[in-house]
Amino acid sequence: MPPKRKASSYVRGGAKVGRASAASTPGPNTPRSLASSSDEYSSASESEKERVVKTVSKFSVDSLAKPRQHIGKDSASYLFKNKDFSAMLLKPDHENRPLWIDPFKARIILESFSPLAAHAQDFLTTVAEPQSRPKFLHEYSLTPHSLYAAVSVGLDPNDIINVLDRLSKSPVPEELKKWILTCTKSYGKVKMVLKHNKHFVESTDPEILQMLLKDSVIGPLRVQGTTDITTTTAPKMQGLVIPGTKNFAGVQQATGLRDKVQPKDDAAAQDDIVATLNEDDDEDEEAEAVHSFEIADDTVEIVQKRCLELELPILQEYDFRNDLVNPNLDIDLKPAAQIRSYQEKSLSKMFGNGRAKSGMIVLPCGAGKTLVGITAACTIKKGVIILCTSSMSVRQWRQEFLNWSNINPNDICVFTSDNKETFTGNTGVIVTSYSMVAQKGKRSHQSQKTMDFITGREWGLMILDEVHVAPANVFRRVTSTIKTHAKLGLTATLLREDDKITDLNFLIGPKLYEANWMELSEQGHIARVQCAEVWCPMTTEFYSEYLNLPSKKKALMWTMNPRKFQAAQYLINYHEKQGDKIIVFADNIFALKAYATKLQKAFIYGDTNNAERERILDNFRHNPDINTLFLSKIGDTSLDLPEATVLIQISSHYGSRRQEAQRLGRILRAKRRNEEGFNAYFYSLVSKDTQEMFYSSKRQAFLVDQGYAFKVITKFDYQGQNINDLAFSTPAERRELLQNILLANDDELDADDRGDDMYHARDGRAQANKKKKTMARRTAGALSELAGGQDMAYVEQNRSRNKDLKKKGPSNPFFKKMQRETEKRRKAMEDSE
DNA sequence: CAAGGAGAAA
DNA sequence: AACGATTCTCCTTG
Repeated sequence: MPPKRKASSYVRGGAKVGRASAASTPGPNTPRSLASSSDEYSSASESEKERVVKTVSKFSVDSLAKPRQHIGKDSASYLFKNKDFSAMLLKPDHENRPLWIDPFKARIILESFSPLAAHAQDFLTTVAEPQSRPKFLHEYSLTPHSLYAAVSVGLDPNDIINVLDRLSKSPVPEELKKWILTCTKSYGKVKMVLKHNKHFVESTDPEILQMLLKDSVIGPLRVQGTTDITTTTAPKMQGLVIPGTKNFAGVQQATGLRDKVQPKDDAAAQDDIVATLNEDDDEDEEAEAVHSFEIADDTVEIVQKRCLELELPILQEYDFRNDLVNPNLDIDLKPAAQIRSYQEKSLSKMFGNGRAKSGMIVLPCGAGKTLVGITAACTIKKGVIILCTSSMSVRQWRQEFLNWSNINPNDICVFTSDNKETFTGNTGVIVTSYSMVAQKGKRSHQSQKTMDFITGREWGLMILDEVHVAPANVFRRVTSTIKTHAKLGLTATLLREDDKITDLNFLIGPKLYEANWMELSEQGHIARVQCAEVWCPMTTEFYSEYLNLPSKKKALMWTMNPRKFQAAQYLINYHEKQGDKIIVFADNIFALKAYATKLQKAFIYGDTNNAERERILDNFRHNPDINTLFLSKIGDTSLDLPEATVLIQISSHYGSRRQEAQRLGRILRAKRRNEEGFNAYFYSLVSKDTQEMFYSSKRQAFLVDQGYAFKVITKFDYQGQNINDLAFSTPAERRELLQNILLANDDELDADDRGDDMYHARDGRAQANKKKKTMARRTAGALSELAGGQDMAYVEQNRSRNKDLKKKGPSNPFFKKMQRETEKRRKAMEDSE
C-alpha cells in the first residue's frame, strides 16, 4: 500500500501533477507552470493527462536525477545524498579544464581562476543561466530556456555538448547530453504572433499545431469561424545590424527593407501543409512555411500558460522588417551614441535571428538600461510604448529619447495624470506608467480617451522598465490589453522575495541577457564598490527595551540604537572630510527624521512635495555645502545622483535582497568612478544581537552572488574624532532619546493600546515596561513641552539648513506639513489628558 | 492644490 | 515560516 499522501496526489490529475513536476525545477528563470486557481483543466481526458505528465517530466531537470542506489562505493556515500560525485571520472588533464558538472541538476561550476575562464565564461553566459558569481567559483545552470536562447543565436546543440566536454574536468554524462538535445529540439517550436491586430499561434511544424488544436484547453480557444490552420511563407532572415554598433553605418543601406511576406490563400488543406513541409526540407534556402491559427486577445495568457505546461513554451518573435502593416517610425540613434560592448551583446541576444525576441535584459543600475531600450526602439522602428514605475521616470525616459535619438519631439509623448497627450502622426513613442494603464474603475474622460487610443492600435515594441514590478496582478492585465509585437523587460534585479518572478517567463519572455556586475566594474562602466557591514552593539537601555517590546516595535529599537547613530555620524563626518557625497537610507520615517534633524541634514521622503525634492536634489548635486542627503525608500529606485559616492544604510525592509541591490545601484554610476583608485563605499549599519543581523545576511545574498564581498566592521577606532563630540555620548542623552522614541511610538499607536494591554498582561516584565510607558504618558504635561518644543526646534534647524537651499517662494508646504503634524501630535496629547 | 482612496510592496 | 505595517505613488475630486 502506498502512503495516503502519495495516493491523493496521484488522483489529482494531469494539470496538478504537471505543475508539481515543473515547479520542482530550480532556478529563477526556468519555465514553471502557474498555480491554477480553478480546475480549468478538469475536462482533459485521462490519456491526455498522462501525455502531459510524460512530456513535462521529459524536460524537467529532475529527469536527470535517476534513482542512484550505488553511485558512491564507500559506506559514507549516503551522507552525500545526491551530491555524491565520487563516481565521476576525472580526465587525466583535468587541472587544465575549468568546469565541474553536476549531472543531476544540469549545474555547472566554473573555476574563475583558470586560464580558460574567460573563454568558458563567454560560452556559459550564452548557453546557461548565471546563478552565483563570487570571486573564485561561478555557478551556472543549464535550463531549457537558456538552451533555447543559445540555439536561437545560432549555436548547434552538438557544438554545445562538444565545447562543454572540452572544458569539463570529467566527461559530460550521457543523460545530460540527451537532455540537452531534447530541450533544444522542441524549444521555440511554437510562436505567438500578432498580425493585423489579431493574435495567432504559429509553428513551422503542422503536427504540433494539430496537437494544440486537439488540446482540451487550447482547442476551444481558437476563434470560431476562422479556418483551422493558415499557412504562409515566413520571411527570410537578413543580416541585421543593430544601430550604434561599429559596422552599422555602411551596412544599413545595403541591406534595406525587403518585402517578403506572401500570404497564401486562406484555406490551406492539410495535404498542402505536408507538401509545403516536405518542400521545405529539401530547400532550406527557400522561405520556410509557417502554419497558424487565430486566438482571441483575452485568451493569450491562457494559451501561453497552457503551452508552458505542455513544455512547448510560446515565444514571441517579431519580424519587424517585414511588417508592412504598421507604419515605420522615423527614428535613429544620434551618431554620437556609441553603445557599449555588453549593451551590444544583450541586444544581439534580442535580435539574434534577425527578428525581435521578447524577453528580459538584466543590467545593473547605471549600466545604461535606457540606452538599450532606445537602441531596441531604433532597431525596430515601429510604434513604441514604454511603461515606467513612476511619473518621474516617465519624464526621464522621454528626455533620454530626445538625448540619444533623432526622434521628432512631436512623435514622443507622455501619458500621466497631468499630461495626457497623444502623438498626432500615424506612429510614435508613448511613455506612460504602469498604474496609468492598469487603472481600473473610474477614470477621467481624457485618460479614457488616451487609453482607447493605446489599446486600439498595434505597437511594435513594449518596453517594461523595472520589470520586476510587473508580475503584480494588475500589471499583468497591461500585457494582455495592449497589443504589442514584442516586449522588452529591463531590470537590474530580477528577483523578488515571493515566487511571482517566474510568471515573467510567459508574461514577457525568457531572460535574454544578464550582465556580470564585477566584470562591468572592472571595465569601468560602473563604479567599484567596497561593501561593509558595520556591527553596532546595542546600549543596555535599548537592548532591554528591545527584548521587552512586541515584535512590531522592535525594529525601531535597532534603528534608533544610539551606537548606530554614532557610527552613522562618524561615517558621515569622515566621508564629508574626504570630499564624498553621501546618501543615507532609512526605511523608517521616524528614524529618518530623527537622524536627519539631529545631524542637521536635508531629507526627502514620501510627503516631501515635488518642488521641494527638486530643490534638495539640486543642492545635493551642485552645492558644495550640502554633501549628505537622507532618503526614505523613495530613493531606492530611479533616482539619478551620479555625484553620490558613499551610501549608508541605517534601516531597511526586512530581508529584501532587491532593495539592497537597488540601493547599491545608487552609487554605481558615480561620476568619479574613473578617477585613479576611486572606490565607492556601501555601509550597512546593523545592531548587534538583534533580528536585524539575520535580515542583513539575507539581504546581502544577491550582491554576494554578484561577487561583492562584505567586510565586517565591529569597531571603529574613531580616528580624528573626539568620541564625546558624537551625539548621545552621555547616558542622560540616551535615556532622553529612548523616552522620546517610546512616547512618539505610543502616540502613533494609540488605537492599538487596548490590545496591547491584553498582550502585556501576560508577563510581569512586560507589564513593568507598560507601566513605565504609562508613566511617561502621565508626565505628558511636562513632556509635551519637550516633545513639542523639540519638534519646533528641529523645524527651526531644518529651516536654517534649508534656508540657503531655498530660491524663492515664501510658503513651504513641506514645513507647513511638518507643523501640522506637530500640531496634531500636541492636540492628541491634550486630548488624552 | 490638498485630501483621500486605492493598490502594491514583501 | 508565515506574517504584515507601513510607506509610497498615483489618480480623482472638492
